[in-house]
Amino acid sequence: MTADEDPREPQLETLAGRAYRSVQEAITAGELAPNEKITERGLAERLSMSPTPVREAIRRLEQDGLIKRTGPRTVVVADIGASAVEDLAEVEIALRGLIARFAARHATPAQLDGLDATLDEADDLLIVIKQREAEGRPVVKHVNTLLDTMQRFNDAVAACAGNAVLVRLLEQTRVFTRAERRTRMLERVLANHQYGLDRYAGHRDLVRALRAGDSATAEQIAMHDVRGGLDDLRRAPGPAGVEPTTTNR
Amino acid sequence: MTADEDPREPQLETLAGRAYRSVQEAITAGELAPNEKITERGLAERLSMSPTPVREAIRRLEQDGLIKRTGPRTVVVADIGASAVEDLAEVEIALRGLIARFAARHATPAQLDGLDATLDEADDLLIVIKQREAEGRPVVKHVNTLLDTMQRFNDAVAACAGNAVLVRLLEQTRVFTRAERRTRMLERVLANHQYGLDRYAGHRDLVRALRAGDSATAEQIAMHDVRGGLDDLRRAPGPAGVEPTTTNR
DNA sequence: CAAACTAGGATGCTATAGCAACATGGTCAA
DNA sequence: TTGACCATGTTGCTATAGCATCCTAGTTTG
Repeated sequence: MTADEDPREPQLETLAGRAYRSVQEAITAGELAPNEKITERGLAERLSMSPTPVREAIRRLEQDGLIKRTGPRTVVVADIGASAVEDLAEVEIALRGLIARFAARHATPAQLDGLDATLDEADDLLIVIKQREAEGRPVVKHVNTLLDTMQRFNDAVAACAGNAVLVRLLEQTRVFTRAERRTRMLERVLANHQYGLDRYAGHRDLVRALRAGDSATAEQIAMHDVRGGLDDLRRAPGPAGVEPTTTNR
Repeated sequence: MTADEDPREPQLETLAGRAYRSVQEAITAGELAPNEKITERGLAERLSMSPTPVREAIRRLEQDGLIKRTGPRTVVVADIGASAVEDLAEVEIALRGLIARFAARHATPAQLDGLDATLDEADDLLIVIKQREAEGRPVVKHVNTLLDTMQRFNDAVAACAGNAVLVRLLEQTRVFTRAERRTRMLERVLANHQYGLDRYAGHRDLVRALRAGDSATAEQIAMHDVRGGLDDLRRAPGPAGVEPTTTNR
C-alpha cells in the first residue's frame, strides 16, 4: 500500500507517476491478485485522487504488460504465469549480454572507473558483513545495501552501453521479476553469502573485459553471470511453491 | 464542433489510439522534426480532438522513446541519431534470434502450418511479380504486398514464441526503424528482387528448424537472416547523408 | 429447469474548466 | 551594452461532468 503521505515533496512528482508506481508495486507485491478486476474509479478512491491520473497509470501499466484488457470495458491484472517468468529470465540473460557487448564498445574511461568504484563499495560491504556475521550480529540490512549496490552496478553497466532503448527494454523485462527476485535473492545471499563473492568476482572480470574493449568476452561473462544467478534463484525454495512450467505442445 | 464527419466507424477505435498512431507515424515519417516542440493543445487542434486523448498518446510515445521531456513543461520529439539506429539493428537481430529460439520450443503444429501457408502466399506473389516484370508491367504494388506478407510471417513467428513480452520488446525496437526500413527495402527489392528469393529460402529453413524443435539452428537462421537484410539495407545506395524520404519538415 | 432477452447500473472514454508552474519577452539598472 | 528581474501568456496537470457502451442481474419463455 505504500504509505501515501509524502509531505516532504508537495508536488515534485505528478499524481499520475505516483499512481503508476503504487499500482505497479501493488501488483508485483501480490496485493492485487491476478485476474482481479480493476476500475479507474476504484483505484482513484483507493489512492485518494481523481480518475484522470489513475487512467494514465492504467494505460502505462497496460503497455508494460502488467495489466490486460479482457473486454472493451474490463481491465484485469495480468496473470504472469510461471512459464512466462521462466522465459523472461532467458530474455533478460540475452539482453544483459547485449548490453555488455555494447558497453565494451561505448564505455568511457570515467564510466569504467565508476564501475570499479562501485565494486569497491561492494567489497567493503562484504567485509563488513563477514565481520558482523562472525560476531553474530544481524546482517540483513547490510545485505540489502549490498543488493542495492549490485543493482547500481548493473544500472551503470547499462548506462555504459549508451543505448537508451536497450536500457528501456531491460527495464521492461525486469518489471515482471523484480519483486520476487529481490526477496528470493535476499534469502539466498543470507543463506550463503559466498554467493555474493562469486558474483563479485564475475563483475570484476566483466569490468576488465569492458576496459579491454573485448565485447565477445564481456557478453559471455555477463550472460554466464546472470544465468548463474537466475539458476540459483530457480533452485531456491520459493516462498510460494510454484509448479513446474507446463507449456503448450 | 467536430460534427461527426466519420460516419463509417462511429467508435470502433478510441480517439487516443488514433492520436497515438497518428503522432507516431508523423514522427517516423519526419513530419515532426527532431527537437521540435510538442504541445497537447497544438496536437489536439491538428487532430481535431480534445487534449485529453492527445495527452494519453504523448505519454505512451514518451514511454516508447519517440518523445522526450527536456523540462518539466516541455516535450519535444526525440532525436534518434544515426548511430542509435545502427545499434538498434543489432538489438533487433538479437531479439529475433531469441524469438526464433522460443518459437522452436513453443510453436504448435497449427501455427507452423500457418507459417508454411504464409510462405506459400509469398511464393505465389513472387511468381506473379516475375511474370509481370517479364511482361514489362509495374510490380510496385505487388512488391508492397509481398513485404506485407513477409511482415505477417515475422509477426506469426513472434506469436509462436508464446511470450508477449518478447513480442512487445521487438515491437518497441522496430518503432524507430520501421518507416525508414520500409521505403529502403522497397527500393532494394525493386532493384533486385532476387533478394526476395534469398530471404524466402531462409524462411523455409527457419520453419523447418522450428518444426524440428531445433532452437539453436532456428536462432542462427533467424539472426543470419535479419542480419543479412539489415546489411543489405546499410549498403543500399540510398542518398548518402540525407534521409531517403523527402524532408518535408 | 434452462437459455435467452432486457432493463438498469456500472465503466471507460472524451470534453471542458481551472490551477499552479514554467517559458518568454520586455524593462530596468549597472 | 549586458545582465538580471519581472509580468504575462502559455502549458501541462488534475478535477469534474456527461455520454455511449458494456456488464450484470432479474425476468420471461420454451
